[in-house]
Amino acid sequence: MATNTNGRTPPENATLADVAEHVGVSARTVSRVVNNQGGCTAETRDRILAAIDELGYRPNLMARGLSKRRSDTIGLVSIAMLDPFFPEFADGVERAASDLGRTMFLASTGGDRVRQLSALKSMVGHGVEGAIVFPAAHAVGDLVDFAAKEMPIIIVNDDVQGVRISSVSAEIQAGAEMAVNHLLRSGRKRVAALLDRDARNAPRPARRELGYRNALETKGFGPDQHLIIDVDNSLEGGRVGLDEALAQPNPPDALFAYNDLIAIGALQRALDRGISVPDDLAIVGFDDIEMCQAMTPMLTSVRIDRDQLGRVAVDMIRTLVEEGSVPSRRLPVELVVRASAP
Amino acid sequence: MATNTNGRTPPENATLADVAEHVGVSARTVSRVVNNQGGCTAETRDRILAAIDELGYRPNLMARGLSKRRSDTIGLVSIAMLDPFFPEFADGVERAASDLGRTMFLASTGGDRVRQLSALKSMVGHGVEGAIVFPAAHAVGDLVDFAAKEMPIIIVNDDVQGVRISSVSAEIQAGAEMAVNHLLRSGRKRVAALLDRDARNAPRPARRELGYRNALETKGFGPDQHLIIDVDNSLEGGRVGLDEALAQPNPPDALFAYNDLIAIGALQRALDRGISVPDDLAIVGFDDIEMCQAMTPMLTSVRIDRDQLGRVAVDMIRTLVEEGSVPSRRLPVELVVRASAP
DNA sequence: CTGAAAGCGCTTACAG
DNA sequence: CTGAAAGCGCTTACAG
Repeated sequence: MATNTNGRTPPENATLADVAEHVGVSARTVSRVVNNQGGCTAETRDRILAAIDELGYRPNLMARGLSKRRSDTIGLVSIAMLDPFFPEFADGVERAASDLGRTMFLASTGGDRVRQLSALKSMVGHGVEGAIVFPAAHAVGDLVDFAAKEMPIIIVNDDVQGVRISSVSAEIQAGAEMAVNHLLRSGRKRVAALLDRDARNAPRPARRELGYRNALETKGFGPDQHLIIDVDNSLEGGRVGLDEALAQPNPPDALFAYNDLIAIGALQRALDRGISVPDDLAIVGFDDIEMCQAMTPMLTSVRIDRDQLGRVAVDMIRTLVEEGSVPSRRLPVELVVRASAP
Repeated sequence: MATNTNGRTPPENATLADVAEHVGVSARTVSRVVNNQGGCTAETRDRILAAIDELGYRPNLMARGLSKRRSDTIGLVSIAMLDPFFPEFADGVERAASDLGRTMFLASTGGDRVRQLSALKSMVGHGVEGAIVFPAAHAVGDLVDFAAKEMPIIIVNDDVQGVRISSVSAEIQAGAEMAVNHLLRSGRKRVAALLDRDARNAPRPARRELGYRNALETKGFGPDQHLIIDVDNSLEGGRVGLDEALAQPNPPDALFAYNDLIAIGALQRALDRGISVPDDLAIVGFDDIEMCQAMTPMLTSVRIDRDQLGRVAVDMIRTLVEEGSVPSRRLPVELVVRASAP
């Protein structure tokens, strides 16, 4: 805040030129101290700093961005803010960005290609340094275009193969294997998977499905013993999935869910139906959202460090800007064993 | 995307001047059609549009912002993205903003005054049209300053009294009264409130506390029969609060919680301790997050339409920009009765 | 209906 | 260590 010893309100929107004039130096010099570029007497520097404070000078970031062709901002393009995965990830992005002095743009696409495109265009126009994006279905092509000629892009997702964009993700497949192995080792004989319908429709087999199948095969359960149920990515999807699983001729004694939301829906419906969890049915979720610990029984889940994922994404953007390329990264996951699948 | 009939990649970063030259008109005219300002032959217009497409022209929003002194963006400054209240609100803001052709900046302060200040400064620098902010504790003064001389601000919160900034909020106090009345009407004799410690420390008595006390007084329960327990705003806060409530000489048969997170924590701990909900203890939450419906028993809660709240906030920003002032608004809430407090 | 030109507030070679 | 000046890519009175 501007100190204001004489009671006048400070002039609004002082510019670099105003500061320069007030001190009696050129704008060049003021710009130097504002940007900490050194090369300036300590005394000049102090006088400029004092003037900045007195006039309440605050740089016009649009002007700076226009001349630097970059605005010290980064973009985050999500699919759904309501997905429980999102807030912690976004928080990691925001903090990492803010630590670098970057401000964050946020847009949500609902998985729609048109909205994704307009979000990206806007961000390019605003001179973002780079964008972190959860790709909308069937719209990775647009991302490739943007990444090629407009701005650095990091994809959050590892299901996109054969595409020349770096991505940050977690060891989803390994996590799925851990989960299923854990169920098998604890004596379960028939493990069903409740998978997100949309993710399953992706061009490439989703990682969770691969992990599920691998784990089963390794233990001698052939494809005829795999049971995959496609569900909506929601609590209700989990509920419906549970019903569908139990309607099978040979119903499962364990459930591996696409994420915690689905797992919680399934858990709830199981309890409603008087099924004992974990005695009659073990359940494992994915992500490890906080609500896993609010369930009775508490939900076993594969933990993704979403905060860390967000921070890494920002770091990758920076590397991409500085070096022109950056290797994709996959963070480890961790099986958190709780009462729903001990 | 630029159509590209001849196989050449379109030149990167075409400018208004490039388009103008390509068509053989002045930048002024191109600017007109880009901004739909009319006053231009349909034929000229079509040729310009074609050139824009061909050259892949996309306006430089920093340049536009610099000359208009406004960047067609709006800011959202939250306290915590991890608060379950946030995502749905932010989604409402984002959609409403996007419907108006605005892109959204997002910053999170953790309730810290310094971070709030730097978020606001950055947003001013980027020429946001206005900011929607969840005020950090004891930092409303900064908001008043910014609102007075920097940019339109809407506060999300109605606990800030006597301050010349418009706010958007919900009928919190009425909602609290509804909740407590409901408990009383259903025969409960002793209702405790689990309130957020931080909100209670606010300069003004929090709305939920007022509602709680009013409802009790109205039914003849004097202050000596009020039981308020300060807790952290978290699942764990709810758990600790439940224990503390039951440790009272005269333990409650009903709980009114500050929000669903706290209510869920309390519910969980109650079930853990073998207390029957709702038979021995009824519980009512606040906000009505989706997870209320995943509990067993499902949680009764006071619903705030957070999506709507976000949309209204954006609308208020627009009115504030256009008219110079806007009345504060308070949206209605609704008691959603479920099994935890039938 | 359209153009020439100034201006928005910075940064940045280029000089000195 | 510091300055004069061009340039970033738009918008917008002002003319015609």
